[in-house]
Amino acid sequence: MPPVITRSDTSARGLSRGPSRPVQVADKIKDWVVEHGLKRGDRLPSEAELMTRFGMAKGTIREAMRILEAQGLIKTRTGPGGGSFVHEVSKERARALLGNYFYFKDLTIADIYQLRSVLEPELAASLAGVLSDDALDALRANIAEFDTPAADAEQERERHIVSLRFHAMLAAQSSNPLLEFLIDFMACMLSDLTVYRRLFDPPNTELWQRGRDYQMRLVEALRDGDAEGARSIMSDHMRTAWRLMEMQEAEMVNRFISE
Amino acid sequence: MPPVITRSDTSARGLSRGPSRPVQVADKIKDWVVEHGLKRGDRLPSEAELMTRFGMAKGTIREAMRILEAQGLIKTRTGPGGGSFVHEVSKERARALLGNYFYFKDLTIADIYQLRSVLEPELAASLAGVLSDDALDALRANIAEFDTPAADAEQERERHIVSLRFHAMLAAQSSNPLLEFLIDFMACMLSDLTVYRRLFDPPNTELWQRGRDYQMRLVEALRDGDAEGARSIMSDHMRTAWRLMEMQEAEMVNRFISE
DNA sequence: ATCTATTTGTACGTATGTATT
DNA sequence: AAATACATACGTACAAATAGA
Repeated sequence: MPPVITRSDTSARGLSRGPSRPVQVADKIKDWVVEHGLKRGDRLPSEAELMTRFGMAKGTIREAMRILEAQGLIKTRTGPGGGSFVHEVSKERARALLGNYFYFKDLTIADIYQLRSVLEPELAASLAGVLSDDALDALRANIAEFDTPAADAEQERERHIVSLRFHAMLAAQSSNPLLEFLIDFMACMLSDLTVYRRLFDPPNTELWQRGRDYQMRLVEALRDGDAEGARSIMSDHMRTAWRLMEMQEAEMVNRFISE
Repeated sequence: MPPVITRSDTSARGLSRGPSRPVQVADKIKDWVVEHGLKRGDRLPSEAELMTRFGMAKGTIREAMRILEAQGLIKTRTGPGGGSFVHEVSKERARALLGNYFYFKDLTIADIYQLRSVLEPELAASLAGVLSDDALDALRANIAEFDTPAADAEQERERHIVSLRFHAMLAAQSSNPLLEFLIDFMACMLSDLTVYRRLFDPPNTELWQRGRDYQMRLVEALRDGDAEGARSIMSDHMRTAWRLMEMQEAEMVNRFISE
């Protein structure tokens, strides 16, 4: 299964003839990496080597390296034995990069919950009966973190963030990297970018109690390997959470995310 | 709703004290952009201005600009009136950036179809009764593009790619940017990265016929505003498509994606 | 602990390319 | 056609970090 490359930017680029040199060099370096089958942790040639190999000046090479670094593909260290190293794109970086895409689109709470309400149940169902005792205990500990309803909207927000971590923990157990990433991404977007308009309203303790109840029942369904039960509990849970957000008139704020 | 910024890389960073200068500068420039409320198309200060403003040399500024460019946040033009301009991150770039994240994870066909099988039906349901006649016609035209079953596995692949475009067209109609992006992302991953192991096997014409049938019925359900009908048709469609992929022993290949 | 070698990081000056007027 | 304004690229020099002797 030899890795292949797709070259860059064949799309229209204004009136210019093509990508700038650093971008071209960055592409060539990617080629070189894949051709030589470099794995993560492997060292790339030094700046000096790259200069002679590609016949480019130092600045150009460095700009190319910054491009690869910005994409999360390499990390660079100084000193002897230093240099640039192939690096697996981190989840955090991928999150930030994707988050920037949505900077200009105005994503709403409803948009995210539309996805959550189908993805979270699917995740729950797929995890039924496969979690270790440790994982189940960690989930229980998360639920126990707060046993009283929130006193004000700010505490409500705290509770919500802890609850989102519950979902991130679940996602981390998935064997599906795409599903894991998305659940995690949505949870982060919600905890980073959500503000509550009704800051002084009394939180709805009844809905909170139900959300907590859902989570507890979910953990037991997961333990028992009851996939369809887990799916339906999570589905109800999402509906409740969504409603709670609506009651708080929660909104997303516009942000740049820089890893 | 004043935009805010999250600063970069508070995470552990080896032994070093912090991000390199260009990264810091890139962050500061992001700050500057958001503070001044620059919108897409707006011009950033020239290199010379940035040099004095941040007290950095040209090379450092340029590396910072390459970082922003690699993330798709700016585009740069030469010439008078040229410079760097705020640029909405394109869908293509976001796709490529996210695709790189999965370069090291080994995503399987099953992973993607697990998501498709819940997201596509949700998309279908949400589009029922809201599509224009033009949009419906475009979908019908896509279905009509091939009216005969594939003769060999290579044609089977062509059919599959056209069918994936059908789903991308649907996604483009969604008012949910996140849902749209994801459907599109998965369709691209499948059409770019899929290879068929059973290249010489006769394609299954019966399954193909059923898939085609699903699409036609789906379009009419969408026209009639039958959300639940559309959802269930799409759900069946996904199951069939998944099975088809399994019969072809389809696999994902490992690739770098450079926009 | 100090020096030394290695490699990236920063700075600056100059020349070239490119598009607008 | 020429002048202008900007990015692009090069070369060199030196600073900073780090591993090893």
